[in-house]
Amino acid sequence: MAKRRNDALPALSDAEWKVMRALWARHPATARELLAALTTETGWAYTTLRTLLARLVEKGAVSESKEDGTSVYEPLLREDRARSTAVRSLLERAFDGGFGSLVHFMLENEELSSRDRTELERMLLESKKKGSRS
Amino acid sequence: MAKRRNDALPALSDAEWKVMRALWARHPATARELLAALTTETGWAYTTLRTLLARLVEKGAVSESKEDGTSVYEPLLREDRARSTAVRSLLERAFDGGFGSLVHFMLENEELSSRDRTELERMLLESKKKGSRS
DNA sequence: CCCATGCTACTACACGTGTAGTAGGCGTCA
DNA sequence: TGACGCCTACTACACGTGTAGTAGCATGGG
Repeated sequence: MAKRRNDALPALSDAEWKVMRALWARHPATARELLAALTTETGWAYTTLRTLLARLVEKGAVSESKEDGTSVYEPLLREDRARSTAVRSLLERAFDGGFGSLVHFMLENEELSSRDRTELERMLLESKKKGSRS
Repeated sequence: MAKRRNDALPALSDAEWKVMRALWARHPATARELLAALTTETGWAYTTLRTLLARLVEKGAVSESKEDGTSVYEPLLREDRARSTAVRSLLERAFDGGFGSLVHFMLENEELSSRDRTELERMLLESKKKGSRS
Protein backbone atom coordinates (compact mmCIF):
# COMPACT_ATOMS: atom_id res chain seq x y z
CA MET A 1 0.00 0.00 0.00
CA ALA A 2 2.62 2.53 0.92
CA LYS A 3 1.52 6.13 0.48
CA ARG A 4 -2.20 6.59 0.42
CA ARG A 5 -1.66 10.28 0.26
CA ASN A 6 -5.27 11.25 0.05
CA ASP A 7 -6.33 9.24 3.01
CA ALA A 8 -9.08 11.32 4.48
CA LEU A 9 -8.12 14.91 4.20
CA PRO A 10 -9.89 16.43 7.12
CA ALA A 11 -12.48 19.05 6.39
CA LEU A 12 -12.18 21.92 8.82
CA SER A 13 -15.03 23.74 10.40
CA ASP A 14 -15.10 27.47 10.65
CA ALA A 15 -13.76 27.63 14.18
CA GLU A 16 -11.15 25.06 13.32
CA TRP A 17 -9.94 27.17 10.46
CA LYS A 18 -9.38 30.01 12.87
CA VAL A 19 -7.28 27.82 15.08
CA MET A 20 -5.30 26.50 12.17
CA ARG A 21 -4.64 29.95 10.85
CA ALA A 22 -3.23 30.98 14.19
CA LEU A 23 -1.18 27.84 14.36
CA TRP A 24 0.18 28.19 10.86
CA ALA A 25 1.14 31.73 11.67
CA ARG A 26 3.18 30.74 14.66
CA HIS A 27 4.15 27.28 15.78
CA PRO A 28 4.83 25.33 17.83
CA ALA A 29 2.51 27.06 20.22
CA THR A 30 0.77 26.41 23.49
CA ALA A 31 -2.93 26.91 23.94
CA ARG A 32 -2.26 30.08 25.89
CA GLU A 33 -0.21 31.50 23.08
CA LEU A 34 -2.82 30.64 20.53
CA LEU A 35 -5.51 32.08 22.70
CA ALA A 36 -3.60 35.31 22.95
CA ALA A 37 -3.40 35.43 19.18
CA LEU A 38 -7.07 34.62 18.76
CA THR A 39 -8.69 36.40 21.60
CA THR A 40 -9.57 39.63 19.89
CA GLU A 41 -10.93 37.86 16.86
CA THR A 42 -12.89 35.29 18.77
CA GLY A 43 -13.19 36.10 22.43
CA TRP A 44 -13.00 32.38 23.14
CA ALA A 45 -12.65 30.93 26.57
CA TYR A 46 -9.48 28.99 27.11
CA THR A 47 -11.40 25.75 27.33
CA THR A 48 -13.13 26.45 24.06
CA LEU A 49 -9.82 26.64 22.34
CA ARG A 50 -8.71 23.47 24.06
CA THR A 51 -11.78 21.68 22.83
CA LEU A 52 -11.11 22.79 19.30
CA LEU A 53 -7.49 21.79 19.53
CA ALA A 54 -8.49 18.39 20.83
CA ARG A 55 -10.81 17.93 17.88
CA LEU A 56 -8.09 18.95 15.49
CA VAL A 57 -5.75 16.46 17.07
CA GLU A 58 -8.40 13.78 16.62
CA LYS A 59 -8.71 14.71 13.00
CA GLY A 60 -5.00 14.45 12.58
CA ALA A 61 -4.67 18.06 11.58
CA VAL A 62 -2.59 19.03 14.58
CA SER A 63 -0.07 17.25 16.75
CA GLU A 64 0.03 17.65 20.48
CA SER A 65 3.08 16.95 22.57
CA LYS A 66 3.61 17.34 26.26
CA GLU A 67 6.35 19.71 27.04
CA ASP A 68 6.92 19.71 30.74
CA GLY A 69 3.32 18.85 31.48
CA THR A 70 1.89 21.39 29.11
CA SER A 71 0.51 20.69 25.66
CA VAL A 72 2.36 22.14 22.75
CA TYR A 73 0.75 22.10 19.35
CA GLU A 74 2.11 21.86 15.88
CA PRO A 75 0.18 21.82 12.64
CA LEU A 76 0.27 18.55 10.74
CA LEU A 77 -2.09 19.57 8.01
CA ARG A 78 -0.45 22.06 5.72
CA GLU A 79 -2.26 25.18 4.76
CA ASP A 80 -2.25 24.53 1.06
CA ARG A 81 -3.67 21.06 1.59
CA ALA A 82 -6.45 22.52 3.66
CA ARG A 83 -7.08 25.20 1.10
CA SER A 84 -7.12 22.68 -1.65
CA THR A 85 -9.70 20.61 0.14
CA ALA A 86 -11.81 23.65 0.77
CA VAL A 87 -11.66 24.74 -2.84
CA ARG A 88 -12.53 21.28 -4.08
CA SER A 89 -15.43 21.16 -1.72
CA LEU A 90 -16.72 24.48 -2.96
CA LEU A 91 -16.39 23.36 -6.54
CA GLU A 92 -18.38 20.25 -5.89
CA ARG A 93 -21.11 21.94 -3.96
CA ALA A 94 -21.61 24.92 -6.08
CA PHE A 95 -19.74 24.79 -9.35
CA ASP A 96 -20.42 21.45 -10.97
CA GLY A 97 -17.11 20.20 -9.66
CA GLY A 98 -15.68 22.25 -12.44
CA PHE A 99 -12.96 24.67 -12.03
CA GLY A 100 -13.86 26.63 -15.07
CA SER A 101 -17.30 27.52 -13.89
CA LEU A 102 -15.85 29.07 -10.77
CA VAL A 103 -13.54 31.25 -12.76
CA HIS A 104 -16.29 32.06 -15.13
CA PHE A 105 -18.43 33.04 -12.22
CA MET A 106 -15.73 35.17 -10.75
CA LEU A 107 -15.34 36.99 -13.98
CA GLU A 108 -18.98 37.45 -14.75
CA ASN A 109 -20.59 38.04 -11.44
CA GLU A 110 -21.41 41.50 -10.27
CA GLU A 111 -21.38 40.62 -6.66
CA LEU A 112 -17.72 40.05 -6.61
CA SER A 113 -16.50 43.57 -6.57
CA SER A 114 -14.96 44.87 -9.70
CA ARG A 115 -11.90 45.54 -7.63
CA ASP A 116 -11.76 41.83 -7.13
CA ARG A 117 -12.15 41.12 -10.80
CA THR A 118 -9.45 43.54 -11.62
CA GLU A 119 -7.19 41.87 -9.18
CA LEU A 120 -7.98 38.52 -10.66
CA GLU A 121 -7.05 39.63 -14.09
CA ARG A 122 -3.92 41.27 -12.89
CA MET A 123 -2.83 38.12 -11.16
CA LEU A 124 -3.45 36.07 -14.20
CA LEU A 125 -1.47 38.31 -16.41
CA GLU A 126 1.29 38.25 -13.92
CA SER A 127 1.17 34.51 -13.81
CA LYS A 128 1.25 34.19 -17.55
CA LYS A 129 4.13 36.55 -17.75
CA LYS A 130 6.12 34.54 -15.31
CA GLY A 131 5.54 31.35 -17.27
CA SER A 132 4.33 28.13 -15.77
CA ARG A 133 6.32 28.69 -12.60
CA SER A 134 9.10 26.49 -11.21
CA MET B 1 -31.83 52.17 5.73
CA ALA B 2 -33.82 51.35 2.64
CA LYS B 3 -32.26 48.48 0.78
CA ARG B 4 -30.36 46.17 3.07
CA ARG B 5 -29.69 43.93 0.15
CA ASN B 6 -27.46 41.59 2.05
CA ASP B 7 -30.01 40.89 4.68
CA ALA B 8 -29.19 37.35 5.66
CA LEU B 9 -28.21 35.48 2.59
CA PRO B 10 -28.87 31.94 3.57
CA ALA B 11 -25.93 29.61 3.65
CA LEU B 12 -26.80 26.29 2.14
CA SER B 13 -25.73 22.94 3.44
CA ASP B 14 -24.44 20.25 1.18
CA ALA B 15 -27.74 18.45 0.84
CA GLU B 16 -29.51 21.74 0.36
CA TRP B 17 -27.21 22.59 -2.50
CA LYS B 18 -28.23 19.40 -4.19
CA VAL B 19 -31.86 20.29 -3.89
CA MET B 20 -31.28 23.78 -5.14
CA ARG B 21 -29.33 22.55 -8.11
CA ALA B 22 -32.18 20.30 -9.09
CA LEU B 23 -34.63 23.10 -8.59
CA TRP B 24 -32.65 25.60 -10.57
CA ALA B 25 -32.41 23.11 -13.36
CA ARG B 26 -36.11 22.68 -13.59
CA HIS B 27 -38.81 24.66 -11.87
CA PRO B 28 -41.46 24.95 -10.71
CA ALA B 29 -41.34 21.40 -9.56
CA THR B 30 -43.07 19.09 -7.16
CA ALA B 31 -41.19 17.04 -4.63
CA ARG B 32 -41.79 13.95 -6.73
CA GLU B 33 -40.25 15.55 -9.75
CA LEU B 34 -37.27 16.72 -7.81
CA LEU B 35 -36.87 13.34 -6.26
CA ALA B 36 -36.84 11.75 -9.67
CA ALA B 37 -34.10 14.11 -10.72
CA LEU B 38 -32.11 13.51 -7.56
CA THR B 39 -32.65 9.88 -6.88
CA THR B 40 -29.65 8.43 -8.64
CA GLU B 41 -27.34 11.01 -7.15
CA THR B 42 -28.69 10.76 -3.65
CA GLY B 43 -30.96 7.78 -3.16
CA TRP B 44 -33.02 9.91 -0.80
CA ALA B 45 -36.32 8.86 0.60
CA TYR B 46 -39.20 11.07 -0.42
CA THR B 47 -39.57 12.35 3.12
CA THR B 48 -35.91 13.27 3.27
CA LEU B 49 -36.35 15.52 0.31
CA ARG B 50 -39.46 17.00 1.87
CA THR B 51 -37.56 17.77 5.03
CA LEU B 52 -34.86 19.51 3.06
CA LEU B 53 -37.39 21.46 1.07
CA ALA B 54 -39.12 22.53 4.24
CA ARG B 55 -35.83 23.78 5.61
CA LEU B 56 -35.13 25.67 2.44
CA VAL B 57 -38.54 27.26 2.61
CA GLU B 58 -37.81 28.31 6.19
CA LYS B 59 -34.56 29.84 5.05
CA GLY B 60 -36.37 31.73 2.37
CA ALA B 61 -34.42 30.07 -0.39
CA VAL B 62 -37.42 28.34 -1.89
CA SER B 63 -41.09 29.16 -2.18
CA GLU B 64 -43.78 26.59 -1.70
CA SER B 65 -47.25 26.92 -3.05
CA LYS B 66 -50.15 24.57 -2.90
CA GLU B 67 -51.33 23.57 -6.28
CA ASP B 68 -54.38 21.45 -5.92
CA GLY B 69 -53.31 20.17 -2.54
CA THR B 70 -49.79 19.38 -3.61
CA SER B 71 -46.73 21.47 -2.87
CA VAL B 72 -45.02 23.05 -5.79
CA TYR B 73 -41.62 24.59 -5.30
CA GLU B 74 -39.86 27.44 -6.89
CA PRO B 75 -36.40 28.78 -6.14
CA LEU B 76 -36.30 32.19 -4.53
CA LEU B 77 -32.58 32.32 -4.04
CA ARG B 78 -30.82 32.70 -7.32
CA GLU B 79 -27.92 30.52 -8.17
CA ASP B 80 -25.42 33.29 -8.56
CA ARG B 81 -26.37 34.72 -5.18
CA ALA B 82 -25.84 31.35 -3.62
CA ARG B 83 -22.56 30.92 -5.39
CA SER B 84 -21.47 34.33 -4.37
CA THR B 85 -22.19 33.59 -0.75
CA ALA B 86 -20.32 30.34 -0.98
CA VAL B 87 -17.32 31.94 -2.56
CA ARG B 88 -17.24 34.72 0.00
CA SER B 89 -17.46 32.18 2.74
CA LEU B 90 -14.56 30.25 1.34
CA LEU B 91 -12.52 33.39 1.02
CA GLU B 92 -13.12 34.30 4.60
CA ARG B 93 -12.40 30.89 6.00
CA ALA B 94 -9.39 30.02 4.01
CA PHE B 95 -8.04 32.90 1.99
CA ASP B 96 -7.76 35.92 4.24
CA GLY B 97 -11.01 37.21 2.84
CA GLY B 98 -8.91 38.13 -0.12
CA PHE B 99 -9.79 37.29 -3.59
CA GLY B 100 -6.28 37.54 -4.82
CA SER B 101 -4.93 34.86 -2.59
CA LEU B 102 -7.47 32.42 -3.93
CA VAL B 103 -6.44 33.10 -7.46
CA HIS B 104 -2.86 32.97 -6.50
CA PHE B 105 -3.46 29.67 -4.88
CA MET B 106 -5.25 28.34 -7.89
CA LEU B 107 -2.40 29.29 -10.09
CA GLU B 108 0.38 28.06 -7.88
CA ASN B 109 -0.97 24.96 -6.29
CA GLU B 110 -0.06 21.59 -7.62
CA GLU B 111 -3.10 19.91 -6.25
CA LEU B 112 -5.38 21.64 -8.59
CA SER B 113 -4.75 19.65 -11.67
CA SER B 114 -2.82 21.29 -14.42
CA ARG B 115 -5.83 20.62 -16.57
CA ASP B 116 -7.65 22.94 -14.22
CA ARG B 117 -5.02 25.59 -14.43
CA THR B 118 -5.03 25.38 -18.16
CA GLU B 119 -8.73 25.84 -18.16
CA LEU B 120 -8.42 28.79 -15.88
CA GLU B 121 -6.02 30.50 -18.17
CA ARG B 122 -8.10 29.73 -21.18
CA MET B 123 -11.13 31.24 -19.56
CA LEU B 124 -9.28 34.32 -18.64
CA LEU B 125 -7.99 34.86 -22.09
CA GLU B 126 -11.43 34.37 -23.42
CA SER B 127 -12.80 36.82 -20.95
CA LYS B 128 -10.21 39.39 -21.77
CA LYS B 129 -10.86 38.94 -25.40
CA LYS B 130 -14.50 39.54 -25.00
CA GLY B 131 -13.89 42.67 -23.03
CA SER B 132 -15.45 43.43 -19.68
CA ARG B 133 -18.83 42.06 -20.72
CA SER B 134 -21.63 44.46 -21.26
C1' DC C 1 1.72 23.84 55.29
C1' DC C 2 -2.06 25.62 52.66
C1' DC C 3 -4.14 28.46 49.12
C1' DA C 4 -4.28 30.58 44.57
C1' DT C 5 -3.24 29.59 39.75
C1' DG C 6 -2.80 27.22 35.93
C1' DC C 7 -3.04 23.10 33.38
C1' DT C 8 -5.30 18.69 31.92
C1' DA C 9 -9.19 15.53 31.34
C1' DC C 10 -13.87 15.04 31.00
C1' DT C 11 -18.58 16.57 30.49
C1' DA C 12 -22.49 19.55 28.75
C1' DC C 13 -25.66 21.31 25.85
C1' DA C 14 -28.04 23.75 22.06
C1' DC C 15 -28.38 24.14 17.25
C1' DG C 16 -27.57 22.54 12.41
C1' DT C 17 -27.58 18.75 9.22
C1' DG C 18 -28.35 14.17 7.18
C1' DT C 19 -31.58 11.04 6.96
C1' DA C 20 -35.64 9.17 7.77
C1' DG C 21 -40.32 7.30 10.04
C1' DT C 22 -45.30 7.65 11.40
C1' DA C 23 -50.05 9.27 11.35
C1' DG C 24 -53.76 10.83 9.14
C1' DG C 25 -56.50 12.68 5.14
C1' DC C 26 -58.24 12.18 0.24
C1' DG C 27 -59.27 10.35 -4.16
C1' DT C 28 -60.00 6.24 -6.96
C1' DC C 29 -60.62 1.70 -8.56
C1' DA C 30 -62.60 -2.58 -7.87
C1' DT D 1 -67.31 1.13 0.51
C1' DG D 2 -63.06 -0.34 1.67
C1' DA D 3 -58.27 -0.97 0.56
C1' DC D 4 -54.30 1.26 -2.02
C1' DG D 5 -51.51 4.80 -2.94
C1' DC D 6 -50.09 9.47 -2.61
C1' DC D 7 -49.73 13.68 -0.12
C1' DT D 8 -49.05 16.61 4.05
C1' DA D 9 -47.73 17.52 8.84
C1' DC D 10 -45.09 16.24 12.55
C1' DT D 11 -41.55 13.73 14.97
C1' DA D 12 -36.97 11.31 15.59
C1' DC D 13 -32.39 10.72 16.21
C1' DA D 14 -27.36 10.55 15.63
C1' DC D 15 -23.41 13.19 14.59
C1' DG D 16 -20.86 17.63 13.98
C1' DT D 17 -19.95 22.21 15.69
C1' DG D 18 -19.80 26.27 18.72
C1' DT D 19 -19.13 27.26 23.06
C1' DA D 20 -18.19 26.44 27.44
C1' DG D 21 -18.11 24.47 32.58
C1' DT D 22 -16.22 21.48 36.35
C1' DA D 23 -13.06 18.45 38.86
C1' DG D 24 -8.82 17.35 40.07
C1' DC D 25 -3.61 17.58 40.14
C1' DA D 26 0.75 20.35 40.42
C1' DT D 27 3.38 24.02 41.88
C1' DG D 28 5.09 28.08 43.87
C1' DG D 29 4.45 32.03 47.23
C1' DG D 30 3.49 33.35 51.63
